[in-house]
Amino acid sequence: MELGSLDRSDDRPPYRQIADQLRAAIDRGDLAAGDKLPSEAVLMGHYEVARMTARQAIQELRSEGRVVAEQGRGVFVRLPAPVRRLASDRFARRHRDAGHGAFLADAEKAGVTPTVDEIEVSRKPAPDAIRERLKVDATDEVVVRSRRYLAEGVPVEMAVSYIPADLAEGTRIVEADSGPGGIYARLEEAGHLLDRFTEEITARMPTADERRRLRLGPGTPVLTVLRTAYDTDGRAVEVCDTVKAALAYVLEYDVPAR
Amino acid sequence: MELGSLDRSDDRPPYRQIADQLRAAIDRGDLAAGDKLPSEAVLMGHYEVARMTARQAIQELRSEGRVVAEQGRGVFVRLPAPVRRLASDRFARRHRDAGHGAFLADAEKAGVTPTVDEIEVSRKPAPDAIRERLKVDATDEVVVRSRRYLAEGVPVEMAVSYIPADLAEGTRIVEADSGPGGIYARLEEAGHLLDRFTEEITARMPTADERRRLRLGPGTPVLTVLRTAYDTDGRAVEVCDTVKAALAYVLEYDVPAR
DNA sequence: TAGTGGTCTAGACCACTGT
DNA sequence: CAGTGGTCTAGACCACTAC
Repeated sequence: MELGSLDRSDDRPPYRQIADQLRAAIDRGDLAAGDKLPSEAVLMGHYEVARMTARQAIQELRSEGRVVAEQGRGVFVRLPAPVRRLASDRFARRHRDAGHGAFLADAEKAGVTPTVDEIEVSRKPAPDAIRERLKVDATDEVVVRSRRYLAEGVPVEMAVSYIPADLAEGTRIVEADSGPGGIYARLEEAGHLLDRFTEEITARMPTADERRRLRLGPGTPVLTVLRTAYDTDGRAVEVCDTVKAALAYVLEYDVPAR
Repeated sequence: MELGSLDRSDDRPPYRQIADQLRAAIDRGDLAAGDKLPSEAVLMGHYEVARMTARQAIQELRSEGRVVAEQGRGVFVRLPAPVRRLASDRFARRHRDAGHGAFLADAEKAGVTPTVDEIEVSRKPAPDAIRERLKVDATDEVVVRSRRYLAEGVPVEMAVSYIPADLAEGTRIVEADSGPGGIYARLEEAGHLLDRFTEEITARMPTADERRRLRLGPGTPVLTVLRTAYDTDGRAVEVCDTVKAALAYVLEYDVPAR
């Protein structure tokens, strides 16, 4: 590939000029997804800069999430992640009836092998944000179900569900395997017919723990979805806090114009 | 604040240990939002490392978006951004009737001063992603309306609307000021009563241009919303591509359980 | 003026990858 | 083994901020 040259009279520092040139090469398609960038040694020689300057240019692109460094191999233009489109009706009852939770149903429809691991069930007081939404008191305990979802063995999402203890007791919700159709199926069996959900979407950079458990590289944000489920009496029966690898998802919603 | 010490037998490199200790101090609340981190000189002295090692630790936190560096002043724990909650009914007709576009109505309700600038209107062939959604041919032109939204003078969102040329012609949609109620009011006046929208949500790191125009620091992702508006005949009459500073928004959706 | 972060140099040793 | 990126040192000069 063609590299430009440094302009010492440019107000941008050298590392920025190099980063800009590499970024432009990617945008032009001169460097395609999966292509290897010029090595640090090549950049040092071509631009006549010290190694740290070449590294800093590459660091820019890494923290923008545009390239991925692999030790001993090189730096590569990031490959587009396989994207999962999540429709807003993914928790509709008709999907549940088939005996699958939303993630499993979705993944199988898309032809990828879904896995769930790191399942943990506990009982504890609810955090503030959950208390507000479930309308429970500070003294009330909730059942907390935590798990991680993988597609083709790649972790893509972590989820924590909070269910008021009085609703979960005596059902398989408190067991590691919540049974066919998942939590929502159990709640409906217990007489809490689901009426609607609200979802609150945000995006941010991941915490250290999220980076590790979702195997996220630098420069990759997460999407969070905080879903509250209401039964036909208008009672909030579950809050589910999910953290997804942002590059692996598109969320779709259908909104009436009234 | 209390700093720990390095463990040379730890498998994590020194810069990582320092970053982890600073991150933990923030999580503990030992360093609160707005607080100044120990300077590079202090970190060098305390941990007995070279300057680049101290800098690398801070660089970690910067690219995670947890701290912000200000030349000549120091490095500070990022302040929480003022968050705008966007309800899924924000484009409902009843909000439009008041004579305001969604952004203006929203901002005024929240008590912040809204501004719109960088308004550009042009006519060109539609990009592929837009063509698919508007169901127009490659040869058809669309009217492209581009603008930037600011809250209290701070840029928070950029938006580009695409309207089939035959719908926009002869209306104020092709003028810089599209008039009271915005594009949607003009479309409904022209007989295209809006029925529903679909919104497709993604998150990613910003491009160089987006970083500049939204004044985004390192470690701050963007939320994108691709909204398609359908009239009561089921025809797609507009696609709006928005890029928002992710930390400034929560998107809310209401979903029926069917 | 002193303190801060921003940029750069010229080396060094290490761990990992592929041949 | 050579080539690659990962980490680190010990300096240097600069631009900006606050006093």
